Formats: sequence, C-alpha cells, structure tokens
Amino acid sequence: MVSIKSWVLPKSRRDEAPHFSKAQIATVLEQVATLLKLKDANPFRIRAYENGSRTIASLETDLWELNLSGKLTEVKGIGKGISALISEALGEGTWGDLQSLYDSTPEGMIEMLAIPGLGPKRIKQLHDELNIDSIAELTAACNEDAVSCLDGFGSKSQQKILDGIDLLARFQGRRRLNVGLLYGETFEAMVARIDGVEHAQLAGSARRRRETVGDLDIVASVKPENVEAVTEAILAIPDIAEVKGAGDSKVSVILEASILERNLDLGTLDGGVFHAIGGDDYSQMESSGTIEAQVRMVPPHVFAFTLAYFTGSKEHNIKMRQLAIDKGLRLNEFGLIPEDKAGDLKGLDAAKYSLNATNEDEIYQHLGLDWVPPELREDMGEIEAAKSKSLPRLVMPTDLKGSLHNHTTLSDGVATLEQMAGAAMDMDWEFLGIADHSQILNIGDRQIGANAEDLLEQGEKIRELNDNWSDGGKNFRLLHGAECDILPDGSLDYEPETRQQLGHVIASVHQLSTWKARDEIENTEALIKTIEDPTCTIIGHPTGRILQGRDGFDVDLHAVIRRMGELNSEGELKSMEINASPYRLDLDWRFVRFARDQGVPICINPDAHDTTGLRDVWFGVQIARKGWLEPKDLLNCYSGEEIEALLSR
DNA sequence: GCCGTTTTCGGCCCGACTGTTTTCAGTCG
Repeated sequence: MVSIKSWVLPKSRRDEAPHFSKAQIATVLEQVATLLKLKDANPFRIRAYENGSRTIASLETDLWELNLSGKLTEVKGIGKGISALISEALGEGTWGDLQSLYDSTPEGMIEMLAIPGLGPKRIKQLHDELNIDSIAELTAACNEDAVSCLDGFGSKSQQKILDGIDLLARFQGRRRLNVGLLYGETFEAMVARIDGVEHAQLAGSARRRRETVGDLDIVASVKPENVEAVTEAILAIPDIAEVKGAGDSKVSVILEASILERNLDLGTLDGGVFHAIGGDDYSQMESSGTIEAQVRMVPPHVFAFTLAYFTGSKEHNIKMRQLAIDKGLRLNEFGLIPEDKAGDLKGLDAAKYSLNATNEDEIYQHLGLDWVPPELREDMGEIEAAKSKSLPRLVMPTDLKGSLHNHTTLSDGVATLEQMAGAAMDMDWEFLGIADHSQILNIGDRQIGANAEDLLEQGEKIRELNDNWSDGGKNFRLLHGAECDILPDGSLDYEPETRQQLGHVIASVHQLSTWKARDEIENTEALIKTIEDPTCTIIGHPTGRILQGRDGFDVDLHAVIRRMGELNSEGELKSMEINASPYRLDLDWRFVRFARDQGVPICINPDAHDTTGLRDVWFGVQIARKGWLEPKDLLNCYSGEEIEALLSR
C-alpha cells in the first residue's frame, strides 16, 4: 500500500533524543520498501522492510528504551540492518544513506504505482528506457505510441496503461468500511441470486472488518458445468463500469455507484448494515465513484478453502500455510493437500487428494486450531491463541446495553433528550449517556457548546425523566455527562465544580490544529495530564483522525494507555472510547487489545447527533471485535444499574 | 534484510490471469 504521506525523510523537531516517533520510523521503513521496489531490489529484502514497518508500528513497548537497552534485534523481524537504521534515526536524528535512495526516485514514479496493472518493474523500465518520471509524461508517451514498441510491452499494454490512468482519475482509492460493506453486501446478494450459484459470500478485508476496504472479493460456489453461464450473467449486470478480466475461475470488474440505488430500490437487501448506517438515508453515500470487485468461482467442495484463502489477511495466510507445511501439507485456495500425494500436481488436480472441509471450522481443525473469527485474522497472535484454545468470545451487538457519548439539542444534536432516550429504548438498551459539547466549542463565531448553567439544568431534567421511568417500572435511565474540550495544556473545559456534578466526563480534543502543530512528546504529556484529572472518565476519539480525511495528531497512545491502566489499578475509572462513527473508528483497533491488557475498560460510543446515529455502535462493535474484546471488557455491556453505580462512585 | 534442535548460507507462500511470448515475466491478491 502506498502511503499518502509526503515522500521526504522526516526532520527532527527536537534537540535531544529520541528524535522520532514509532509512527515516523514505521512510515520511513514502509517508504523504503516502496522505493526499493522501484529499484528492482531483492523481493525478500523489500518484504523485510515491510515487515519491519508493521512490527514497529504495532510495537507495544517504548522504542527508545528498547534501543537504549540494546534489545532492538530481539524483536522478531528486526535484525542488524534495520536496528542500526532505527538506532541512528532515534539517537542522532539522521537517516544514514537513505537520502540518496529518496533523491534518486522521482515522486512521479511513486504515483505511477497507483495505476492498476502497472507495477514497479515496468515503471522502472519506462524510467530507464524512455525517461518517463510522471503520469503526465507516461500519458504523452502512450499517446505518441512510444510505449508499445518496448520489450515486453505491446499495443494492448499501452492501451491498458491509458485505461488505468483514466481509471485512477475517477477511482477514489480505499472506501470507509460502511461504504465498502454496502457495495460488498449488495454485490454479494446479486451474485447469489444468479442461477447456478449455489452460495456466494463476501471475503477479503470487508469480511475482516478493516476500517477501510480496498476492493471486494466474492467467493461463489459454482459447479464446473455452470461456470460459463454464471460468468455471462455476472458480466450482464448493468452496473459494471468495466471488465478488467474474465477467466475460468475469476471475473474481475469495476462497479458503478448506481449498483447501490438499484439494489435499494428493489428492496432485496435489508441486512443489519443498512440499519446501522441509517437505513435508506443513503443520500450521504458518495453517489459518484467506483469500486473494484472480483468474483472467484470454485466447485462446491473447495468453497471453504477458497473463502478462507480470500478472507486473508495475507499475513494470516502465510502463517497458516507454514503450519500446514510443518505437517507435510500444502494449503492453498483449493485445499489442504498431503504433499506426498499431491506430487507435481497443481491447483484443482492436486486438490483431489485434499482433506475434506465443508466449512472453515474443519480447515482449522485439520491444523489443530480453533476456528478463528475473520476479524482476528491479522497475524496478531490469533493463530497461537487458536492453538492453545484461548481465543476470546468476541462481543456481539446484542451484548450492548447502552453507550455514554451522545448529543442533544443542547449543543449540536438535532434530537431532544426524550427522543434520544426513546431511540435507545427501541434498541432494548438500559442506559444512554448524554454528553453535550462544553462551553468553549465554537463553529465560526457561533457558540456550539453548552454554558455551565444550561448544562446543570439538563441534569435536573434528566433526573426528572429518570424518576418517571423508575416510577413506571421501566428499566431505563439517562446518564448525565458532558464532552469536555481538552485545552492545549491538557486541562479540561468548565470549572472543576461543574464537572464534579456530572456522572461522567468525556474528554476530547477539538482544537486539532494546535495539537497537530506539536510533536508526539508534548501531546502525550498533555493527554496524560488530562487523564490524571479526577473528573475525567473517558478519552473521546483519542487521535481526532477522520478516515480518508485527515490524520490525527501525533501521540504515544501506548504511554497514555499504560498510565490509564495504572490509574484503573488504583481504583479510578479511566476508560478509552472507540468512537463508532464510521468516519472515525478511533481508538484504532490496533491499540484496543493493548488497552484491554493494561486493564483499561473500553467504551463504544456512537457520538450520535440524532436518533439514527445511535446505530453506528454496530461499527464500534466490529472494531472492538478486531481488538479481541469480550463483553466484560466493555462499559457498554454493564447493566443500567451497574453502570449507574460505577459512575456515581 | 531476516532467520536458523538443518546457525553464517540458502532459503524466504503460492496460484491466476494477462500479454507477450513459443516457455515466461509482470502484476495482483
């Protein structure tokens, strides 16, 4: 994946070590991998940098301390070369001879990597033989018919590059999970309805519930004699913008946004996802744009293997395959095949000797593993846990009994207390936390946040409503809190006396520009000061990122979470929010499990500004599952009575 | 570049599809 970050080596903003953050180091390693691809370097060397980047990004311990203690090379995947690079960067603020690697690669070549069908080898060839260093130059060369005469290229390649460039201009890259799932489940249902398709299922990153989805993988169970007819039926779907390829087992297409409307108009699909994103209010859905989709057609008896294979992740598959090899088995999308029987046979021919599996569960069993839920298949320890029968019982949407961060008309919400409560009761919840914006928040010169007076008056109203429900025997309560702005120095909006009268305080950064202008160390110190304030209960959207929109501010979340863990062990309640808005999904799932391990309770919060916004918790649950959470790890799964007691402590 | 009850070299996951070939390389997932 090509990062959208700028392609220059970061400069240290500090006088003393450590000069860079984990995130900066990880980004450089990832970029080096990409640059090496364009140099046609050893592919395994490239992978070493990719793995190194991933490893550093998910490292739970302090990188600087690890470096000082000389234990960098003890981290799996970090050897002599990469550890020396990291040591120098952290200690001296310099990047060895990487600058020459960066200097010798025009940015245009990196941009060209995004052209579908064009990879690093041919980009290098175009650069070496035709001096092409940008997409504009490449377009011109194709139009002058200068590309087709190169070795290994032809007129078809040249046209494919032009098509790819055109596509790139329209293609929006990865899509947020809610949009990707909407496309994916719609297309899945369309394929499933085709005669001859026995079963169709969405795989890939959408099934793993990644926060963004690149393309769609549909696995379809089709008898060999029906493959031709099914292929024709797929290609006849009117919402296909382009057919990228069609072979005996795979159809690769680009879908238009019109597929969504068509499907919703037919009213054929009403999965939980549609409700979760606000039912038929899909007007916000990007109406232009496209998404790539592949349909893999396989005979029914190999369906489970293909589904598992294309669910991924790549890293999970590599581990699984290694496990198979250790048992003398060959694992691929067609089967789990004893090596001694398969011999030189390939693909479906070899699969005749495969062990049987009618579902994924049986594949995992053959390898001595418990079935791994797709959300966990990221090679983050799930295979080891599956081996030792210690996978978590993941939280489900129905486990939730409430949430704590929601807005009303007192700040920028559009629904009243009563309306929000009604919607929560419709979801069978026992509690709903109200947390309107604090007084300092403005948009332009208009004050959005609530004055202390109005806020406390809201508390009175909530008490009245709660008394009424209680008297009527209704097991439901509103919980009174506020979303207090975190000021640049880490202190909280409102006077302490005001905050003390609240059941809970969601502490959130909204002055993002200030925080983005500072480095990781300053931001981390400020955030730790925030959580040490006795009135702070929950950190809201901890980095402020907007998916596909803007990066969050730099902060060492591991350090913040560790401090929260200490405070929890001292008997205080310090919780981390998973902001469930599909635009945020912040806390990132990669930190969720670490928080759990540090004893920090998580709270899934829809940050709802209207009644349908409450349904966003569904996305928060997906992220909690990716973070290995069980109901006991979540404040949302406490009963109304328990949460009320906990917050009034 | 990383790794090693097979430690200092020789492996590193594997198959489909496409377009260019006439036995294969590049790209993708």
